[in-house]
Amino acid sequence: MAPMSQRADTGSFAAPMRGPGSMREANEWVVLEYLRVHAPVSAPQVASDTQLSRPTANLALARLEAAGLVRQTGVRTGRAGRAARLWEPNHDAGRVVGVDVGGQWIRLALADLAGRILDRRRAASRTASATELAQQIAQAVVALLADNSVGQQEVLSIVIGSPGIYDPVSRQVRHASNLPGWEQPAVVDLFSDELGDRVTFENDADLAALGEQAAGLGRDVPDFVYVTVGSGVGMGMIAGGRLQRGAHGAAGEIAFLLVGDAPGDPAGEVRERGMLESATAADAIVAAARAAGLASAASVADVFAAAQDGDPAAVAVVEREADLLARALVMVVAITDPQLVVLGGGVGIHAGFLLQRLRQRLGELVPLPLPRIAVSAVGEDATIIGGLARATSIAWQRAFEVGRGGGARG
Amino acid sequence: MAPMSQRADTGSFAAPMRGPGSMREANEWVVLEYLRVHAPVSAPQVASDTQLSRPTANLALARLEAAGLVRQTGVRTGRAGRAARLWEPNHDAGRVVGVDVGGQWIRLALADLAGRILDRRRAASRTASATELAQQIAQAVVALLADNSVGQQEVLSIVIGSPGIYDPVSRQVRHASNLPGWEQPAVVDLFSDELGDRVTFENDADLAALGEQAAGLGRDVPDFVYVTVGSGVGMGMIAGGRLQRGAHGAAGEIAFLLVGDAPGDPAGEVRERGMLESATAADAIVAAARAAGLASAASVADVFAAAQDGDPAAVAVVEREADLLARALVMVVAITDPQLVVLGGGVGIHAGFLLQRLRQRLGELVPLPLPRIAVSAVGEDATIIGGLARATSIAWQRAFEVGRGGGARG
DNA sequence: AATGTAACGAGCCCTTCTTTACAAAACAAG
DNA sequence: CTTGTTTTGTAAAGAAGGGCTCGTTACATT
Repeated sequence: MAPMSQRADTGSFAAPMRGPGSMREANEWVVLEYLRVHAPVSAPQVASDTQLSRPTANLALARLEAAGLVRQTGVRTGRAGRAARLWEPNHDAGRVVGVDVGGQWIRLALADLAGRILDRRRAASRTASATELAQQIAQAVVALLADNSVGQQEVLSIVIGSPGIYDPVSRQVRHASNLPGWEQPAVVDLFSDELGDRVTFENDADLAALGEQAAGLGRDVPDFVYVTVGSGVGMGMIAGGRLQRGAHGAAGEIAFLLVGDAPGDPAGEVRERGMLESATAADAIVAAARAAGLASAASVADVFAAAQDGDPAAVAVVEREADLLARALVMVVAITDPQLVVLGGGVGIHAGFLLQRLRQRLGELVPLPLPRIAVSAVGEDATIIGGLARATSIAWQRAFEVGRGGGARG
Repeated sequence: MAPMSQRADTGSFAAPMRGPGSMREANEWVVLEYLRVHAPVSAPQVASDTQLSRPTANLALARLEAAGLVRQTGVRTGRAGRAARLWEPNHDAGRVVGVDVGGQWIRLALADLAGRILDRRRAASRTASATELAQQIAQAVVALLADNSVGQQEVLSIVIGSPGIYDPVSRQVRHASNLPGWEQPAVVDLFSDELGDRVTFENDADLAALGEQAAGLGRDVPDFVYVTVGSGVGMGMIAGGRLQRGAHGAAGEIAFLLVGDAPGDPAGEVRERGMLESATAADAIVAAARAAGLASAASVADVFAAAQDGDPAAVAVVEREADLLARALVMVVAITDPQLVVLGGGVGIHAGFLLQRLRQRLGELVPLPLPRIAVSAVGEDATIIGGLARATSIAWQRAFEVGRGGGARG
C-alpha cells in the first residue's frame, strides 16, 4: 500500500557526513532552501549569505539548474561591475494540490511550487455518505488537473485537510464528528487508489495555522496558535516555528475545553462535541440569539450585525461568546504561552467586534505575559493556503531527492 | 555582562558544509553524541551504527581522545576474533552543578558529565530576603565545589531551577510568587558575579520534566508532560523530545487554569496564585480536610493516610482533588495531546491513591485518545536530576567547542 | 597447534572545497 | 569612443577528508 507518510521524525542521531557526496548534496539543499526565501538573487549573494565560496555556490546552482530545480530569471544591472545573473527556484518543476474538506464546502486549489494558486474550485459537500464525498473530492482533483493540462507525473504532493485527526498507523481519520463516516479506512484508501501515493492527510486547523504562518500574521512568529471558531472549534499550534501535532495528532482539539457549566446544553451533545464547541460554535450563537428574542437571526453574521447596531440581546450573546472564548484562551495561554493568537473560522473572522472584551477578560483571568490577539489575515482560505504550504514543502523535498539522480522538467 | 544564554535558536538556515574541516567536526560530534547514549561500545559498533566507515570512526575516536573528551574503558572479549577496545565519553572531562531552589529547601548536587551525582547538599531556604537566599545558594555552591576539590575551571555549567519564568532579555526571574523578591535583577547578577558566566536559569517544573525524561518514565517518550502538585502547581512539557518553553518561557504555568468556581476561595488569592493552585495545592488540601472536620490533619500525607483508612471526610477531600486535577488534565490533553502524564511534587507523589478516579473522570470528560497517567519515577529529585541533565548537555557542547582547539583534562 | 573470525592500521584513490588567478561584462569618466 | 574600474563568472592549482582494500594482529574454537 501507499506510504502516505506523516512527517516521520528520524528519532536517532543526526546524519553524519558520509563521504564528499553528501557534502555537496547538503550544500545544494542549503542553496535551494535559501533561494526559496530570498529569490531572485545573484550567485555572489547566495555565496556570501550561505557562507559558501563563490565557486561552490556557482557549482551548486549549475547542478540544481541541470536538475531542473532552479532557473535564471534575468540579470541584475544598473550597478557597477559585470551584470549578475539572477536565480530563483523553478516553481514550475512540479505542481501541488491542496484540499479543504468541510461539512459545507469542499475547496481545492492547484498551485506551483511557490504555493501560487493557478486555479481553484469550490463545491457544496455531498455528505450523503463519506465514500461519496471522497469520490467527489477525488473526481474534483482529477478534473482540476485535467482542465489545467497537468499530468499526474507533475503533481508532487496532494494535501487534504479535514476535521479530525489522521492516524497513519491505522490509516484512518478519527474524531471527525462533522463528517459522518469519514473515519472509514475505505476513505483513505480511495484517495491513494485514485490519486497515488502522494497524498497527505492533515487536520484542517493545523493547516490553517500553517497557512497563517506562510502568508498571514504568523509569518515571523515562532510561537503562535490559530484558533478557529465556526461550525466547529479547533486549534493549530506552532511552537519553535514547527507545527505541533501531539502524540496522537490530537493536539489542539480544544472543542473539549471546560469553560463553565454550559447551562441548558443537553449533556449528550456536550460529551460528543465538547463543551467549548457546544457553547461557542456558530449554531450555538444563532440558537442563543433566538432564545434571547432575536427571531430574525439566521446566521452568525446577523447576530454580529445586530450587536453592532446596539441590539441589547445580540450584544449580550456576543459578550457571552467573548467571555467563553476568553476562558478558553486562559487555558491555551497558561499551557502553551503563545506570542500571538490568531482567530479564524466563520465566527472568528467576525471577532473584531469582541477582541477588546476578549483581551480584557483574559487580562483579568491571567496575570501571565499575554499574547497579541488578532483576526486572521488570510481569512477563510487559511486551510487551503496552509495545505499548499505543506504540500510545497513536501514537494521540494521529493523534487530534490529525485532530481539528484533523475530528469528535469519545466 | 555574562551571556547566561537560554538556548538561542539559529533561526536562519542550516549551516552549510564549509570545507572538509566542518565535515570532520560534524562526524566527531555525531560519534560523541552516540557514545553518550551507547557507551561502552567498540569502534566497529560506532562505525556501523553511525554509518561512518571504520577508518573514519577510528579517526574520530582518536581525535576525541586526544581532546580528552573520550577514553578507553576496557576490552570486550569472549567473542571470536580480536578483542575490541571499548570506548566511553570521558565523564571526568568536567563537572556540572544543579540547584533546586524552593520556598522550603534548596538542594544542590555536583555531578560528572554523565550526570552521576558525586555529592549533594540540602538546606532550609533562608527566605528572609531574596538576596540573602541568593547568597546562601552561591555560598553553598562554592562550598560544595571546595569540599570536593573541584576547581572553578572544571565546572562547565551550573543550572539553577526555581519557580517563575526567566527572561533572558531583562535578565530577571518573573512570576516566582513563592519566592518574594526573587524577581530583582540583583539576584541574577549575583550569580554571574559569584559563579561566572556558566549559569543558566530554568523553571523548576521544566527541569523536572527533563529529569523525568533523563531518568524516569519519560525516557523513551517523545511527547509527555510532567505535572507537579505541591506547595505550588506547575507543568513541564516535552514535545518531539524537546522541552517547550513558550514565547515568554511561561508555558506550563497551569496554576491559572480555570477548573470550576473555586467555592470559598477569596478572589484575591485566586487571581494571585491561580484557580487551580488555590484549589489543589498542598495547603488547600490540608485546609479542606480541616474544614471537613479532620482536625488532626497537619500535612498532605496525613490526609491521604486518613483517606486510605477510609475516613469519609478525607476520602471526599481526595476525591475532590482528583476531580479538579482531572479537569486540569482535560485542558492539557485537549491542547497538547501528550502520550504520558507524569505526576510529581509533594502531592503528586501520593497520587497513586487517586490515579484510578483521575483516569475515570478524564475519560468521562474527553473522548480523545487518552495519555497514560503515572506517578513520577524520580520523585522529589526530579528537578535536580533535570538540572543536571540540562547542565551536562550544555557542558558537552562547551567541552566540544573548546576541545577542538584547546587542551584536555581528566 | 591449527583454523576461523574479527579488529586494527596503513596506503591508495576519489571527491570536494577553497584559494588564487584570470577573463568577461557592465558602468563611469575623460 | 576609448579607457579604467568594479563586479561577476570560471578555470587551475592546492589541500584536506572519507571510503575502500588489503595485510597484520589478536582472540576463540576445535
